[in-house]
Amino acid sequence: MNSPTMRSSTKPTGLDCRLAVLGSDVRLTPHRREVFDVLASSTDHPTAYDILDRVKSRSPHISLATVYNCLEHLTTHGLIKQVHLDRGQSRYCANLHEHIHFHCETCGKVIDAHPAADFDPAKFWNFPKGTKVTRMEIAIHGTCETCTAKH
Amino acid sequence: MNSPTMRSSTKPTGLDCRLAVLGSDVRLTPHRREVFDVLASSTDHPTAYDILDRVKSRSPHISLATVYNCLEHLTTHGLIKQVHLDRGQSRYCANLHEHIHFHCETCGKVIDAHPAADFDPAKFWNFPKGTKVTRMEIAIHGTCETCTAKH
DNA sequence: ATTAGAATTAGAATGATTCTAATCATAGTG
DNA sequence: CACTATGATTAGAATCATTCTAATTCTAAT
Repeated sequence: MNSPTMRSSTKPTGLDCRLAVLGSDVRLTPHRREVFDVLASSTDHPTAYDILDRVKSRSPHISLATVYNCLEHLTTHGLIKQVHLDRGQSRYCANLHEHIHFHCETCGKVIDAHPAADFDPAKFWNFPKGTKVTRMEIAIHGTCETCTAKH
Repeated sequence: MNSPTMRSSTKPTGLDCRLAVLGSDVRLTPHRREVFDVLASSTDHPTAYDILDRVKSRSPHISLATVYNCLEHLTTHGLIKQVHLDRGQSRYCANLHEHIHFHCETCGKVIDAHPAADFDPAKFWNFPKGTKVTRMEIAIHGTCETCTAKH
């Protein structure tokens, strides 16, 4: 679990709690924190609607627009990752380690898979000299071990 | 270029031209063939709208719905591939070789990259025993060599 | 010729996401 | 402590790609 550490340089009075992550400075309002907390305690890659449902148990008045705003904010500041599977609804995850997603086409579940230590994309796909890689999005589709076992 | 070979077992009278691809039997109507031809002669991963524009020069009355139908048909029969980049519009390509996509975030271009001969996904991401992989969708985002050179 | 089964069509419907405009809250300033 | 600028939040409208619907047309096999 990636729990960014609390910053003390700016006094955190009222809503102005901040997290220092990857060098950037993120202002965490109560809603943003709730959205982040929901995600940090989820391993199922929820959609914006899923997150809305879960956050509602603490903040019944939160709106879908706010959830989208929070997710956008958290994503652009590197606190969470947006996950895409084909053209389905965006999903989100708080696992910031380099990883890919396995999608079971039978039960629909999405699980993280972490690369071997020596994994280097440029080594396996010959990009022209000078190509700069900033981001990889890798989705593997198939049947998970549980569904395979069920035959 | 992958040009599936014409089949002669069923006499191809009128519209009933067929292509034998990967063991399945695909009926190619004129629209389907035009969509396929447009795609086979494109290397820029056009969207459904791009394809509509290009096919219109030959069939001015073709509709977007038909383009979508044709693309769907060709995709499910394995003649073309649907490409997803984040949640953007679906793109299509006729390159059936195992490959991934590089997306330049500066100029927007999408290029194919082919894996090294010894590439094996299961080797780099530790999936649980029994996991079956049927499909991989890999997108690498960054800056292409042209845009990098332009500084 | 007739018929059954597809293909094609225009336009409506859907569904995820983004935008808009208004309201509210906070932090910093005098 | 008021005041103000900035940003957060909201409901609902708008957008956009895609899918669906229902009607029409085409084709291939009787």
